[in-house]
Amino acid sequence: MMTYESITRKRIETNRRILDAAKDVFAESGFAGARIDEIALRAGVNKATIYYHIGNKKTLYTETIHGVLEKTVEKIALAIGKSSTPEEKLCCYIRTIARTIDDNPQMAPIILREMASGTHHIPDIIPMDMVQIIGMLSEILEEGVQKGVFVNTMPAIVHLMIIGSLLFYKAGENIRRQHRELSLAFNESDSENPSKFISGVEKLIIRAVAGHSEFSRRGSPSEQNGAEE
Amino acid sequence: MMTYESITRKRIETNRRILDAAKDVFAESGFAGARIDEIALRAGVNKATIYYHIGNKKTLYTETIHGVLEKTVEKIALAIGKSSTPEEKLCCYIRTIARTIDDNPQMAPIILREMASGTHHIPDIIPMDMVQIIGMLSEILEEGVQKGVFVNTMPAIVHLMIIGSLLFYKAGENIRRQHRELSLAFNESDSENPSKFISGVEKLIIRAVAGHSEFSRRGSPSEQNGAEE
Amino acid sequence: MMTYESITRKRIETNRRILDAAKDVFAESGFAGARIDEIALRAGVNKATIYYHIGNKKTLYTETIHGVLEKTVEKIALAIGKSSTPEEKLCCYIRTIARTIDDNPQMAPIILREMASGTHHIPDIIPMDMVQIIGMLSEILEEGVQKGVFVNTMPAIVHLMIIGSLLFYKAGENIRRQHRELSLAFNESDSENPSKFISGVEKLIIRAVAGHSEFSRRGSPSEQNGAEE
Amino acid sequence: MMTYESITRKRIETNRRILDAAKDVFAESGFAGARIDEIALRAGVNKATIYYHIGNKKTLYTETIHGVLEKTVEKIALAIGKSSTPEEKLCCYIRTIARTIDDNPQMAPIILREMASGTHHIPDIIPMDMVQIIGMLSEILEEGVQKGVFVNTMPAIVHLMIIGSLLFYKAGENIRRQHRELSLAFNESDSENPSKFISGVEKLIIRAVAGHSEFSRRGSPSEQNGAEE
DNA sequence: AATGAATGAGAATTCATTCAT
DNA sequence: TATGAATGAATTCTCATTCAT
Repeated sequence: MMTYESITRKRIETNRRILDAAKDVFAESGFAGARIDEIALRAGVNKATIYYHIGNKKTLYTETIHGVLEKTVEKIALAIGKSSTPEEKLCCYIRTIARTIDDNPQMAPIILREMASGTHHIPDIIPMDMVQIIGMLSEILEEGVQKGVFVNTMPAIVHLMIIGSLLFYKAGENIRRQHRELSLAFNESDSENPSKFISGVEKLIIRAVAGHSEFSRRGSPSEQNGAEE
Repeated sequence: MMTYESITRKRIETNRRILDAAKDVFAESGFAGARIDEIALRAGVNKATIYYHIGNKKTLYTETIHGVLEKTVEKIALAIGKSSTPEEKLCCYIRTIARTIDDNPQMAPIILREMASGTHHIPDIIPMDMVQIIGMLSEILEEGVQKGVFVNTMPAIVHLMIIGSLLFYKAGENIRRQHRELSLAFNESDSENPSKFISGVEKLIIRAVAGHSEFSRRGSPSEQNGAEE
Repeated sequence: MMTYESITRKRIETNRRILDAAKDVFAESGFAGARIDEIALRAGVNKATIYYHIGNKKTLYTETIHGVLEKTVEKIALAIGKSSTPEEKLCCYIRTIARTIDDNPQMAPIILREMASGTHHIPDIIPMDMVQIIGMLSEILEEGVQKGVFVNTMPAIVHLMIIGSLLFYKAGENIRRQHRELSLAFNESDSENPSKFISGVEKLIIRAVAGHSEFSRRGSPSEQNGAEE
Repeated sequence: MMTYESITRKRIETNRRILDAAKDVFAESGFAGARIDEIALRAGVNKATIYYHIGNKKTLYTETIHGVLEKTVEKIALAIGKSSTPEEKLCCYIRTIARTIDDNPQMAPIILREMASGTHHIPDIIPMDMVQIIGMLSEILEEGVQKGVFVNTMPAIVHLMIIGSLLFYKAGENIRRQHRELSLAFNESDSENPSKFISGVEKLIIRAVAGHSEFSRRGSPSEQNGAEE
């Protein structure tokens, strides 16, 4: 006879396996391309069990994505809290996002597709998660500007540069694995090392936002309506 | 009697309408989510006509994407050719990509999803197109390094930063339109102006790669194994 | 609770109904002409149920045909086993095939079409079934020759004569039903009686292969209502 | 400028090519399995040309089959006319049918399928052709009975034996080519030689219908390379 | 006389979801 | 709680046939 607790534990365990499998399949194939059959197969449960536990495909998708983003938000907040200077915080921000993306290979494709679809007709939770992540960067940059260590940039640009380069880098792994030519174009020998890539991003971003370069006073060589000052 | 020519013209015209409609639908819904019915409807042709002209969904997808990328490659090459200094070329590169992305609202979601899927099992043409685009940037950066105006960066990072921020910005338009909160997080008043955003990217990228800033000698505050020098 | 067993029984029952319906429809229309919709309708199941149980049209076809031939092989083997002399075995062989063809009105058209198509690209099971049937006749004829009661004939010819006449006779029923003229050409009054036809075939085949001219005057060892005199 | 005659000639030529291609394709795939596209391709004409010349698929099928059978009727009648005794006529009948079947590899599959389908919903011409062929045999057998050289058999049986064995033998060529096992079951070394097979059929049929047992020892009146002894 | 383009009416197959146990 | 069976509603793709030239 099962105790109440063991039943509950089993239920949680089944739920986890379903969401894990869903994460993989949605990452590989997107919402429309994912098959409930495939998710059930990988979760090792019957297809009907998914409906019993979750409800329907859309709900499954939402819960899956939210589960991924939620954890990321927590991790970044934690990491930033440990740093003191804006530069350190910025690096922490980049590195934590990078680590999370690297540890969760499903994140990159999922977010890329979410962006592509304009978060189609999915509940607000997912965009809300994204808002939080951007918000944390804005605070860091603002603090940097106030302390005089960062130039006054549009947080959106910086954020998109960071997220864009990291996500694309990660998503590109699969492509590079399949297409030798792309690897060569990327000069794989250098950039194939993830941590080297990440610190490269950190450095470039810091260079871009740091307050003391002479160049920033000269401005872009062509157009003068920049975002600066 | 100009039968032959008029037949050819008819075929080309129908083909164009199919590919145009396909571009829109694939951009909105991705490969798996797109419906041939919908494409036929928007193209104003019978569903079977698509099969008569193209063959099947996969081929239609490939031809559509290739059509989009091919033009981009041409435009960038043309724009770069008109510039002389590496800085100018880099700005041209960024601006041309930005313009193309802006003029072809289907590009951003399509490329984002292509990246996400790891170019699943699609013919090599599409990755080949991407290789060309990256290749052009690498040349610009190399020239800049040789002329002493750029620091020695990994082209991959720079490329991903540029492409990433531009694509995400564009793709984000749809999201921002739907989700007020995200707009605020992005401080829409500034960044909603595309040309302001683009020049912001240019400036940051130039700051990041430019050779003469003192900051670049100090490096990132945390790790020292950068990509530089 | 007999859940497991009742589920199994349900599956078997559904399977049987599908295969039965398929047998009819394939017999009437052949592989290309048969419609899955029609089979589902006659089986009283949803079209998708066929795919759930069987897989696809080709597999359904193969399983259907194999099911028909397999039973025939068993029946013939059983019938021959009960006889002792080669003449008896030969008559048993003919009569069992005839009965099977008569009881399974789907067999004649199915085999005819299989022959016509050269067993197109269907798994080896079907030709293998046919091989077994021919093999049994060869053994009978060989035994007859060794015992001196049969002349040395090519089994292939004898087999084709038997199978050919029986299948054509059966298949012809449909035609004769539709076309009065053919009935007259066949002198229906005599040959419309199947058992008369079958014993006629037996007698002629025995006459053709019998080694002693006396035998041919005695007639078939089992039934006496031959076609002769 | 084309003369009236050359236009007519061209039309006839096109018609012939269409019917020839149709014969092949219908033989290979049956009515339902045949594709107008494929016929047009093999005929070297545009698909629409077939509709312009013939009308529709059913008409094309009917004309094709009728063309095949019509010629056969003529040939058999001619051959029989040259013989005098019933035995000779019977052998001629068999041999002419065999030759026609052998020379027109499309006949066997086409007739087999026609039999299988019960001549579905096709105009009466085709069954009429068949009636004529059977009629000729009946006359031969009747004459033989009256002259005391044949026993009184059912013409239907004899006819089905002849047609059945010959058609199956021919149709079997394709199968035997594909399936080694069937070849062995047929003891190919003997029966692979068509003329040997045909004379074997003649001999067995004669043995089966011949009135005097002596005749059966003399063998077929024409060829001596039988299958016996 | 002939043909490339186009299409309507299917046909096979898929898939999220529900049902019965 | 969990599942094998079943299904309705698409969805991709096919094919005989027609149209315009």
